[in-house]
Amino acid sequence: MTATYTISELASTYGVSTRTIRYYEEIGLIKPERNASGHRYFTKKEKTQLQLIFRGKKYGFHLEEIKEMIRLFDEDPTGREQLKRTIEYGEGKISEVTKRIEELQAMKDEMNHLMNEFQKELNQLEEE
Amino acid sequence: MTATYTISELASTYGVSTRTIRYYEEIGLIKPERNASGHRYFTKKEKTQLQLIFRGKKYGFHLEEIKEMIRLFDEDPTGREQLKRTIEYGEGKISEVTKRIEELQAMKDEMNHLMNEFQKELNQLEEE
DNA sequence: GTTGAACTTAACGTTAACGTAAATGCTACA
DNA sequence: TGTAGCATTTACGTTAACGTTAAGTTCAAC
Repeated sequence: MTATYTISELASTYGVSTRTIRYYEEIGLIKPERNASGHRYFTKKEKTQLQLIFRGKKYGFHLEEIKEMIRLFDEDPTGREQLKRTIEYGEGKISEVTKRIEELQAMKDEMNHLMNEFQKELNQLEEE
Repeated sequence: MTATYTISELASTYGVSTRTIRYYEEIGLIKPERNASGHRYFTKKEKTQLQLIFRGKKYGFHLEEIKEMIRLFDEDPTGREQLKRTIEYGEGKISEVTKRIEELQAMKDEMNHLMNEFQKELNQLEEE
C-alpha cells in the first residue's frame, strides 16, 4: 500500500500551485523522493509536513520558523542531550503559541465588546 | 491635557521605525494631523489604531485586512442599516478570529503531545 | 543666529513567498 | 506509437511591507 502522490495531486488537494510545493523543497522544508527519471513522488510523510506548513502559515509563522518546527517534529532525537535540547526548544515554541492564543483572545473580547455596544445602539433604534 | 506625540516618540514606544509609521499613513491606515509647518502629530486616537495594527500583524492579518478592522472600530455607524451591516461584518471578523484561536489551540495540543512523548523517552533514559 | 537633531518628501532598494514563461523531458492511453 | 498532458529546471517578474539614501526644512537649545 503506502500510497504515493504526484506534485499536482497534492497541489490540488491543498489548493496551492505546484510552484509553491517546489518552492518548499527549494528552501528545504520538504525533501520528496524522486523516481528514476527525476519526477518527485510524495508519501504520507510529506503530506503531514505540508499540513504543518499550511497550518503554521495561517498562524502567521514565517517559513523559516516553520522549518524549525518541521525539524522538531521530524528528527526523533535519541540521546539524552539531544532529547533535552529538543524538549527545551519545544517548550519555547509552545509558550509562543500560548501567547498568541491569549492575545488573539484579548482581541476577540475587544471586538465582542464593541459589537455589544453596536447591538445596544441598534436595539435603542428598533424599540422606539 | 490631550497629549500629543511626535512620530519618533511613537516609533520608539512601539519599537518600529518612523518609516513604518509613515508607511501606514501612506496606505491609509492612520491619518495623523499636521501642525502649521507640516509635521505630523499623533493623539490618543492614532495610538489606539497603531496598537490595533501591531496586534493584528502579530496574528497574521494583512495590512489590508487590518484597514477594514480599523474602519470598523473607527466609524461609529449611526443609522439602522449601517449599524446592521457593521454588526454583521464584525461578527464575521469575530468568527475568523475564533477559528484561528481554535486552530492554534489544536496546534498547541499536538506540540504538547509530542513533547510528552519526548519527556517519556527522556525519563526512560534517566531512570536506568 | 547658528548648529545639530528631528522633521519632511521622493524615490529607489530589499526580502519573502511565490507567479509566470520558456525550453525540454516523461507517461498514459486510444 | 503518437500525442496530450503531465513532469522537470532555469530564470526573470511580482507584491507586500517596509529599509535606505538623498536633499531639503524646521525646531530646540545655546
